[in-house]
Amino acid sequence: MRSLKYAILGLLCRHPMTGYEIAKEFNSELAEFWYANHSQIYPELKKLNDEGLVSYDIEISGEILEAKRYTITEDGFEDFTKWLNKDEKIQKTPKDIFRLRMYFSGNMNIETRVRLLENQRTQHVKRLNTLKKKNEPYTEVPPRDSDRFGDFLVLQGAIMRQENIIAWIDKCISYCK
Amino acid sequence: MRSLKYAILGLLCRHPMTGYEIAKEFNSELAEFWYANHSQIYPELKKLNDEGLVSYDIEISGEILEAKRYTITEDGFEDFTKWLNKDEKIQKTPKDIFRLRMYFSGNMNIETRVRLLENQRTQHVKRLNTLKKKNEPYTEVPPRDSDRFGDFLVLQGAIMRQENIIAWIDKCISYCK
DNA sequence: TTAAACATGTAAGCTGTTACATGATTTA
DNA sequence: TAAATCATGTAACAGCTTACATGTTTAA
Repeated sequence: MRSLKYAILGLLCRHPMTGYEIAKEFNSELAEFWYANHSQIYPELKKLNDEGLVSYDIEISGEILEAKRYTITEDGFEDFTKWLNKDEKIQKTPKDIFRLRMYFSGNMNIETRVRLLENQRTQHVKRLNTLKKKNEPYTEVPPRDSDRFGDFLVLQGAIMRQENIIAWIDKCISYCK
Repeated sequence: MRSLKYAILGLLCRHPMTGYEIAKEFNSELAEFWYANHSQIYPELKKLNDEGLVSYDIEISGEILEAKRYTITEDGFEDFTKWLNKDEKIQKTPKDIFRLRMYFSGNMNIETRVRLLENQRTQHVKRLNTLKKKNEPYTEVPPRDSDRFGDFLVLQGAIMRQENIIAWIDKCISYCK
């Protein structure tokens, strides 16, 4: 499926970037629905360059330090657009280790169940608060054709998802008590 | 992390099973939060047997056809219980290709966005209906120490999650229009 | 008699994680 | 001057998917 390929091409549509910058983006901004380490990104960029979907210029900071700033090519943009506009089957529900534990909760005593649930709850509330903080700058819906519109949509989705998980945990706690 | 290991051990806590039965379980009942193909399960069972966490008896149906019915050992049960009762960090938010697309929706025209969203919506509603059908037999909360209690908890979670995704899609559609 | 279900395995390839490996530049 | 950040790469391994491979039993 080459999803990483399209994640990178999509970012490069916004503006040229270095591998390092892409990695940063994948581990902060996009992290609520996508991520990748630099060890995956650098080889993928090399591959995309070989395929003619991106090109790069070398930038030098200071005396020696080189950075490759990648730009999406016309071929790359065409490939990306084709992918972006295609209908797709919904993906399998993602694996969830905590739900797996809860599935087996018949093997736990009640106090342990509640302890595990409340531990998860605390962590999820923390994540929700981080997301809400990210949402504060959006005082209104961004223009539909700006990059910020996409950012906004997925941020709303991340907040809703997080609230939903907490609601489920609360329900589980009430069932256990 | 060996999650598959614990998923299998957990199932075997309920009662002895063959690899084939485990695979079936992983692709129907548990599929809302876990899954695995037989090509992963058979090698894992072999490994668990080598580690002494499970054992098996050979069953013969008809004249020739052999099936290995696996049982969890004492060591296996101990290992599983230790894992089950351990607190854990919440996992990274799962990757979501559709959210990735929506993140890049600035590159789509409005009609395409709505088309993709409504396509996803239809599929998610279908999945939700399947889940609701599975939920019909539960006329009341199962006893907290039965296996059905775990089944019930994760099924409620799956339904809530599914409803939440649909709510997010609806929100996106309304923002796009 | 044929299709579906039962039953077990291996191999190739892709995706992703963690660790290894190196070094420059900037900021406190 | 030391720590954080910038910057790029490779290697080993774990996890998962798809395809290959084979054969039996049961139910329509």
